[in-house]
Amino acid sequence: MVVIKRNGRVAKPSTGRKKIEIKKIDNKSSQQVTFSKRRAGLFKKASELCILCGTQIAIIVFSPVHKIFSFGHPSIEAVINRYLQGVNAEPHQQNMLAQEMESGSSNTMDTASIQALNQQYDMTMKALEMEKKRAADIRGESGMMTRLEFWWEERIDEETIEVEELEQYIFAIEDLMGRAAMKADDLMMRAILDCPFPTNGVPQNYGIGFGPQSNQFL
Amino acid sequence: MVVIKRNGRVAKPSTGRKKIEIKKIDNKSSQQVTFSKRRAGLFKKASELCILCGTQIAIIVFSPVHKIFSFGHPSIEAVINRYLQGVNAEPHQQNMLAQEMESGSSNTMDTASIQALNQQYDMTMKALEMEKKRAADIRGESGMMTRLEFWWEERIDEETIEVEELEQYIFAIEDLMGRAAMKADDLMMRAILDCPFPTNGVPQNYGIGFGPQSNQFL
DNA sequence: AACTATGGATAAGA
DNA sequence: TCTTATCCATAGTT
Repeated sequence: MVVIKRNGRVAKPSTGRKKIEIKKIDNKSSQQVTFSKRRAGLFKKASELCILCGTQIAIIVFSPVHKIFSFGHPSIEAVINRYLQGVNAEPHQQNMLAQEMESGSSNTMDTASIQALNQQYDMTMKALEMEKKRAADIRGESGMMTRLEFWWEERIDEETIEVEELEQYIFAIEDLMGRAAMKADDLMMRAILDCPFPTNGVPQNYGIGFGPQSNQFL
Repeated sequence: MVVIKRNGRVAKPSTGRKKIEIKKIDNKSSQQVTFSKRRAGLFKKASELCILCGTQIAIIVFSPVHKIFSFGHPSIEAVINRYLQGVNAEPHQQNMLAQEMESGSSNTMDTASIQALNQQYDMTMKALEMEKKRAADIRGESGMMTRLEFWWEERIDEETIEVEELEQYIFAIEDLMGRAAMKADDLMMRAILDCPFPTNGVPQNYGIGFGPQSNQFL
């Protein structure tokens, strides 16, 4: 059957959308495509609902690769806070939150974040020692791990976090702190500085104040 | 003009949906109707996204009459907790954790360790995100909106080895922390439930396959 | 609320 | 990616 479209072109037999079953998409790349499309659609719907009905909405999405996306009107923090504390939160708690948010946007943040990372590193080291002691008490030793493509590719298949895994975790943290995590602070600062989207006065419907996780420090 | 529909019925001339402008609805009752329809639609979209792509999503909505609706998979608290840990990796919180650990109680120590691991995990995810963004920025150079319809749309850039390694690392940590994260989520949930504002009741919560709504929030 | 026609979201294919 | 054809969400009406 040949279908003539409004504009006179001949339509191709059968390309286009088809119905899909709602179940997990196994193919990674098409899953990624679907995720991107539907996340955009979801946020658009949310922004429309905000505008149409004057509602406050917060959406947090962790992508299949654990990237964080968020939507918030008037802001994620405001909505979450209201959710956690209730509609009529006590003033002092609101002030606390405000202070925390302010410190997040200050120019001392890079230092603070590095300190935070260092503290986390220290805490993880302590956790490792703890775990070592406990594991020694419980079982004394454990078997070798299977070699995989990357040295940290290990499966946890027991209730207990094994010492070897925690040790590797420590190495991973060291490595990460050396190569990437520290750098993240600079990147964050840069992202803040040349952020192309203002938080106020966005001309379009869509600039209500949502976006990837990084702009929450604005 | 008489139109015969697929099912053989004769369509009525022209009733049905029309396009609406996205702006605040003044009429209260139609606003309420629109809110109900669109909120249901939003949650449905979210649940589909959860299933299709295996994502974690939390949605909080305050209705025009201040009812609260929420959607969460696997649970609202779990997702919010992960989000907040990413956001609030600030010295204040770090010090609290450090103090907890120094107190020496093994029970507290366990909790602190788990939370420290969780925080490191989220920090790492953030670093990964920043690294991805940086790679995309270097490559995309000229402008964020060049070929993206919306500024928040994801830029996918898989070309950097560093990013891929970080992704693998993330997966490894996720596996490592599978159970610990759950425990931390539960702890956080209990903390949330301790929220000292009984007049506000319990927020309405929707999981996947969310059910009918009844609210005490008004 | 239930229905129906439309507009917009989106799965596939290019 | 971009396009296209479908399917679904939903505005308006009963």
